[in-house]
Amino acid sequence: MRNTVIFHIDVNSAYLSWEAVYRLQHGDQLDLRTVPSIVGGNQESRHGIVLAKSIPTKKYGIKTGESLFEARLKCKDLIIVPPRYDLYMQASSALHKIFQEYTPQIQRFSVDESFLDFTGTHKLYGENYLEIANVIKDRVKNELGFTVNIGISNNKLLAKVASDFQKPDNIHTLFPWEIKDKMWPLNVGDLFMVGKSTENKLRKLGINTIGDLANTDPDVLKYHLKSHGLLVWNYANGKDNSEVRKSNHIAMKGIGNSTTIHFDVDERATAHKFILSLSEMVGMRLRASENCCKVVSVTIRNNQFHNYSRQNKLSNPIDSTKLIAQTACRLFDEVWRGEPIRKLGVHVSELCHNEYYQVSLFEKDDVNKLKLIDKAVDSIRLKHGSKSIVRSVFIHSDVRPMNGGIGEEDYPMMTSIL
DNA sequence: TCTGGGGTCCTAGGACCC
DNA sequence: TCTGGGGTCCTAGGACCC
Repeated sequence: MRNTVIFHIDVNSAYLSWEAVYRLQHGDQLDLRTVPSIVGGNQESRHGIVLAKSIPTKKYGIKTGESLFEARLKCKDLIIVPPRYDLYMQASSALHKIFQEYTPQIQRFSVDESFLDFTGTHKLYGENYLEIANVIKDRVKNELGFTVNIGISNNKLLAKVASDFQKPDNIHTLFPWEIKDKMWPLNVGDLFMVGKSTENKLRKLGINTIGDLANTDPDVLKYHLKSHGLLVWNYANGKDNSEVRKSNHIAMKGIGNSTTIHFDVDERATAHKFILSLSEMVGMRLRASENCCKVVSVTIRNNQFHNYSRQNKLSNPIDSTKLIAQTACRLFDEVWRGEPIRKLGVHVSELCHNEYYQVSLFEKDDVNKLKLIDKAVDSIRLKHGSKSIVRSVFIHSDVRPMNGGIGEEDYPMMTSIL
């Protein structure tokens, strides 16, 4: 039997730490990590939420994702700094480079979290995994200036739970024989995949700790929570057999782009412009992944914060920006209830490799011509930036020609590294 | 100007077919 | 003349993660 060993490595307060390190390196005296501080979005453009927080911020009850308005009420001396996504990409890449020196089996779970599989490396490193973890942790701290937590176990779930134990700059193990002491006393909401809704349901059943969950009859959980009940029951018992998958082997399931608009849109024509600008990025990423899509969907958030959507399966897979935008606009017209719009999104799914692309004889547009145009535009934008070539409809418009994501400027796309 | 953006997976209901 | 019912596909919405 294989002796599986998994590390889960998590950057402590990632965005905030990276911001703090950058500022220290550029002459700032204050280390943001030592004071109540957060990375926060832009309130003027209605992106004002907490993206990351320092550890001293926690005792004020400020939570990631809440509005800056609320965060300020909780702590009046709070330091708020804007995000710098290009910096975070660089930090993430530098971290990944260090990991690669220790094992090729790495799954980048997000910009600041990775699973490392050390199974079968005992001939290289011996069995002393704590020592390897210490070397990695200290190298990151000394060479890159920020700290990580490392969780060690023999599956991904337990490693991930372990890395969430006391922070920062710590290594924890959570092997099966430690579950009862280290994991079962925790609140059930601390378990991976137990969010707010699941936690509420579990508490109504009298399940308050992970241990309570582990010792509940799985049939009861299945009755109340369907398949998700069995999933979290397995997790509570430390059971997980998912593999560390090298990320570039994971097939992308869908590509989406959405944006909260800095004003409420109440005209169809304006909405269509935003949908086109969102489709530009979706189309470009779809083509870059060498895929076509079979499903296009549009999502609307109105000014009452109600979300609704409409999707369509297409008879022919597409990858052209124009066709994606056309479809999305048609769906928008079918579903929009006429109220002021806060946010719009375009999403494509059911991807298939574009070599299987079949041109319908009945399509109105000359698909091959569209393909050539998209290809030319993509290569110009790749070379000279996203603003180098712009659809004329945007010229005398306050709608940006490419919209959504983090693309305030020409930042690399978040997901392109994953 | 209180409430972002990128994903994955699951479920329920209706249409449709045999 | 009370009444089928399994299977698949499509769509809308929600829960969860970072």
